[in-house]
Amino acid sequence: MNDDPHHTLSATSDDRSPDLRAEAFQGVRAARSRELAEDYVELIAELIHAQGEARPVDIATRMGVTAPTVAKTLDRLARDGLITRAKYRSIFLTEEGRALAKECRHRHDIVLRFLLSLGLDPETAERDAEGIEHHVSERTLELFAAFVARS
Amino acid sequence: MNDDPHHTLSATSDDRSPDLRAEAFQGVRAARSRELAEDYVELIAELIHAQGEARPVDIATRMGVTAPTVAKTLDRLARDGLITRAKYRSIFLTEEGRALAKECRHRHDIVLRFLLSLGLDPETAERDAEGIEHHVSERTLELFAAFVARS
DNA sequence: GCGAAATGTTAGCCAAGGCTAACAATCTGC
DNA sequence: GCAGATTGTTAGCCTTGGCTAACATTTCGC
Ligand SMILES: [Mn+2]
Ligand SMILES: [Mn+2]
Ligand SMILES: [Mn+2]
Ligand SMILES: [Mn+2]
Repeated sequence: MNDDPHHTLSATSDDRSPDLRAEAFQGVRAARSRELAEDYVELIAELIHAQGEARPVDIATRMGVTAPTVAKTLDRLARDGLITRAKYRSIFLTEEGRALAKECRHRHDIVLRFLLSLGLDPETAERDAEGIEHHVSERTLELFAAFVARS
Repeated sequence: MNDDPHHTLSATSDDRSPDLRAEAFQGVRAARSRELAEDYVELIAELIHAQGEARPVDIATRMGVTAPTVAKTLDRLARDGLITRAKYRSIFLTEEGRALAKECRHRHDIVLRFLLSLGLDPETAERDAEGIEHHVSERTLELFAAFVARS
């Protein structure tokens, strides 16, 4: 099964042009640069929904980083127009931040449900989804959603 | 379809403990810190196989970064025992680097074939695989492989 | 075998994203 | 309503991974 009788079975070759490959890596780097903001706004939205407010201390606990790290990251998110922030007050999402959070939660959900549909245990599914979600194209997401719906 | 008649349909809740969630994010950060080394050794192995040697200029072209960026990254890989390197000479993998490259190529292949099996077009599959491969657990990889074999 | 082209290195800059130490503000319990 | 606990901020340090500019070495063409 999935034996390839002709040109050696491995999918290893990769005959794409150097430029095409470079574009792929550039895309991955771009996605990586968005990861942190995506996870933060998603978490902030969830905290606001569940606790009524998003406090830095709760973000720090759930992200597994220290409070100063959260503070600096929040400053960058504010600079980038995703949140608003006042000294010693809890965090609010901007319109843009809310839109991003919604999109991210949607992506996270689909990836998670897809992994669960495949038969993965819930804890591993959550862990893998947390990383994979940022690297799934729109087309792939649609295929994942279709698979979940079908199963 | 995928309507959940009881507790509101979203998979959004996420009732995991803060600590468990923190561990997931810490795992993702750890994976992210390995990404670059993985892509480099995989590419170096492939260049050695295809061209007979791995030259910085070819790495730079395919990674889509400048030559000094490659040089600095190669220095870190050498420091970490994955490659050996002499001034103005091409790059060699250490035993450890070769082992990592093999593992990464294997993972890359399975993720790629899985996405293709799902029905994704080859170019998008390559792009997504390049990012996803670093965030797939052993269990998930097995499920992907099983799906490829079954289809 | 020499000059030009290609390749590689070094220095130095920058932003992101981690951390600890020290301090400031707020909140809570009594 | 105050003391102590909790929470938040600031300053400063570090590594990673990008970049450009300048220079060094190697390779190629003839
Ligand atoms: Mn995530
Ligand atoms: Mn997420
Ligand atoms: Mn990759
Ligand atoms: Mn790869």
